[in-house]
Amino acid sequence: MLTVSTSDPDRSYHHGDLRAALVSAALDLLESGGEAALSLRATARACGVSAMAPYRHFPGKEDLLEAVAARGFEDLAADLEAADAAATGSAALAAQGAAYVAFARRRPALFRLMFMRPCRVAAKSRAYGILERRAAALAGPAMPAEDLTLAAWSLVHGLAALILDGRVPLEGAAAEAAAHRITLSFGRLAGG
Amino acid sequence: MLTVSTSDPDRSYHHGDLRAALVSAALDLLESGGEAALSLRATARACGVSAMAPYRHFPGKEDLLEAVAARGFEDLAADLEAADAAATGSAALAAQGAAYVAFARRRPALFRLMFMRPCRVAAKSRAYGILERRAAALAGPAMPAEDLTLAAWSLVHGLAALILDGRVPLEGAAAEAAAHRITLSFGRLAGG
DNA sequence: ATCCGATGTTGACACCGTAAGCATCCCGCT
DNA sequence: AGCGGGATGCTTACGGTGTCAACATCGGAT
Repeated sequence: MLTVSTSDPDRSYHHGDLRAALVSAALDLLESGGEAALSLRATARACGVSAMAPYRHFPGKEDLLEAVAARGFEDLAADLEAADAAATGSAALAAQGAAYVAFARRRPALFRLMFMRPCRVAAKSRAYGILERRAAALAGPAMPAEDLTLAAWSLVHGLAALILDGRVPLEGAAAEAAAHRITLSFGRLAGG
Repeated sequence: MLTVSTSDPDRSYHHGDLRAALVSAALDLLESGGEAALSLRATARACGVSAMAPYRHFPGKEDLLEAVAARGFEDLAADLEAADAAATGSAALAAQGAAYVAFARRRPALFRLMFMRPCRVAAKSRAYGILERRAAALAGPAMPAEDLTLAAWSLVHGLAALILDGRVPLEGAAAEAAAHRITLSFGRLAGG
């Protein structure tokens, strides 16, 4: 029987599922206090364990961050899937673009953690597949499918990054609206 | 007479132009050892001054980084200007796109410092103006000039960011080539 | 010649990531 | 049932970092 299922898990020596707890706590710290607030020690503190405990579950800080980013990719993929399912054709691409930007704006620190950091493996995320499928479906004579996918992703990713960095004077709903408009135009132009 | 112009500036108590020296040293550290190597203390060390000396010229670390980023923006603007001048029409836009990606690939840590960090002022850089002028000149009926500018910037910026993060399987010259191809297609589609 | 502001120094503090070694607990074996 | 070992967590320690406070030194204006 695992310690986690006893009456008072906090009392027990073993945590039960520290690994998952660490990821959640790190995510909370990140989203509440920004990247600066996300320290390994603070994460351990939030879980009520010692500073060294996380090392039993992650080789180092970077690996914990990667786990947090992985969760972020799942959430992003879910958002994109929902947006894509609500429309068809170029409208679906536009919906994905708006959802992408909305995600970045809603969870800026997480978005930064996910993308703005050297990543060791070039693993294509599920989110990529969703966008790829839609973009490839739109491919026309103007642009080969592969380029179209890359261009569409670059477009929404760049837009999200620029908005997030405040390099573009788009606030609030105007950001998502611009993302929708531009992605839609692009889809029509490149696809048909 | 400034200390810097004496025969042996290193000997003098005052540095001469510590501010500029700090920015240069920080840039060197950044480009040689990545963001992790760029510490305020290491920068001071590289200039042969104490750890606290930089505080006479910058309120804090963040402000030094901003000065480094500002220099990066100047270099980027120069690259874009040169690329733009070497062609006309959509070819010039494509050249800018390739130059943008090439800059990011040639100086990844600097590019990251410039863009992948919350910036306090939404000041439009000179680089933005260069791209804006070219994009606006291409504007046609398919897309208003403002959207076209934003889309073009987003496209190249997103492409650069994705390539830099290894999220796209483009290595070496293929990266610049893809940037050129995609930007060119986009310019033709959206402009004319 | 003198004084003062600009510049640089030393020392200290809290925090961080992480390496080594020890303590405790749970599970499977006999 | 008892026990031994592996998984998990703890304590201590070290070097590094950003930054505050107080002090030292220089060079130009008076």
